[in-house]
Amino acid sequence: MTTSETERVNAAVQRLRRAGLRNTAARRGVLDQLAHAVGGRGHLTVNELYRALLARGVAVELSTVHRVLRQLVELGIAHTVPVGRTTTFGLADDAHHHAVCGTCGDMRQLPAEAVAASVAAARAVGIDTELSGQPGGVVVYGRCARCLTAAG
Amino acid sequence: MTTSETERVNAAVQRLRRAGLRNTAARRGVLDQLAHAVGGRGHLTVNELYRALLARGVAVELSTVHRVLRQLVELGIAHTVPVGRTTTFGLADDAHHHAVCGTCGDMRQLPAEAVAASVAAARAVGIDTELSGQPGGVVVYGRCARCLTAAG
DNA sequence: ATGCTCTTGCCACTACTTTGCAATAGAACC
DNA sequence: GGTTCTATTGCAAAGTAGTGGCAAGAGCAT
Repeated sequence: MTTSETERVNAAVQRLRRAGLRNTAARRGVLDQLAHAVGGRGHLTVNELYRALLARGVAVELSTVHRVLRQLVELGIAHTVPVGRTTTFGLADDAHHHAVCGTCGDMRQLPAEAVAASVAAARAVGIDTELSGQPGGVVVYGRCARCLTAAG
Repeated sequence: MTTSETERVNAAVQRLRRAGLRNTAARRGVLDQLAHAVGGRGHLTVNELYRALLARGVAVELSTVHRVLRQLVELGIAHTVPVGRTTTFGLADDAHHHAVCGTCGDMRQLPAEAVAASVAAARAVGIDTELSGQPGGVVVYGRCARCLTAAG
């Protein structure tokens, strides 16, 4: 785990504490994994998170992972992107949006500038992404090059 | 059902026939409901569709509704927008994208021009929305005015 | 009307998520 | 360090969404 990952986890823990929530092994574990995942695919499913924690020796229940993630999302520390039948979770500490391959679930980040026009158009029809710190964001669903070729 | 709704349903049935699929009561029923829904919220969940069909006297199984919708999506006749834990379905016959309230599920349409920059940005990172006729599109998740006020 | 085969109903099953309750473990305070 | 208060977790059970197999039934070309 790099210094920057540690810092991001610590910052998230501070926010938890400020919200009156305790610094538990389950929460730190989930945050560690999320911070670590940002290098790669960026987002993880609940199950991936769960298995990664077990593999690292963090004894935790699947239902607890669900509960922890729900809280992180409510606090705006994590955000979600629905992919297929499940939901993926990522740290929300820098403002970014997502492009997802609907076939394999692969995900890329999009900078805020790139989606500004979509956000503005949504606001114009009464859907606001930015107020309220509540979960929100732009998701572009498409197909990655590999899946395009595979499908012909 | 207005004339235009009938036309849209007929057009969809033609596409089904061309794909070698039969014109069955279940499929027509689902298409009718989808065409009808466009006036209002625009998209329906599988359950809403199912109940609406039963209410209209179309005897159909829930699993059949799932199967029909999957086919419609594969053929590009319908498209999906994930909302919360489920998926909503709408007719895809005019190119539009979506802005969704993550709290109440209310949905608005966004014209293709409004999201063009997001689509381009996604393509730049290797996610293509337009090729392949496969399901895809831009979804802006946010909060509608009513839910923003309700949440404070 | 006949026959071929696509579709559906029925039902069991998987995957994902939520919830209630008792036991446990943070953290504030002494 | 020990005590106390209550948030948090484990456990187990149930709820919700979606899938798959197979035999009976329904389109449609002829």
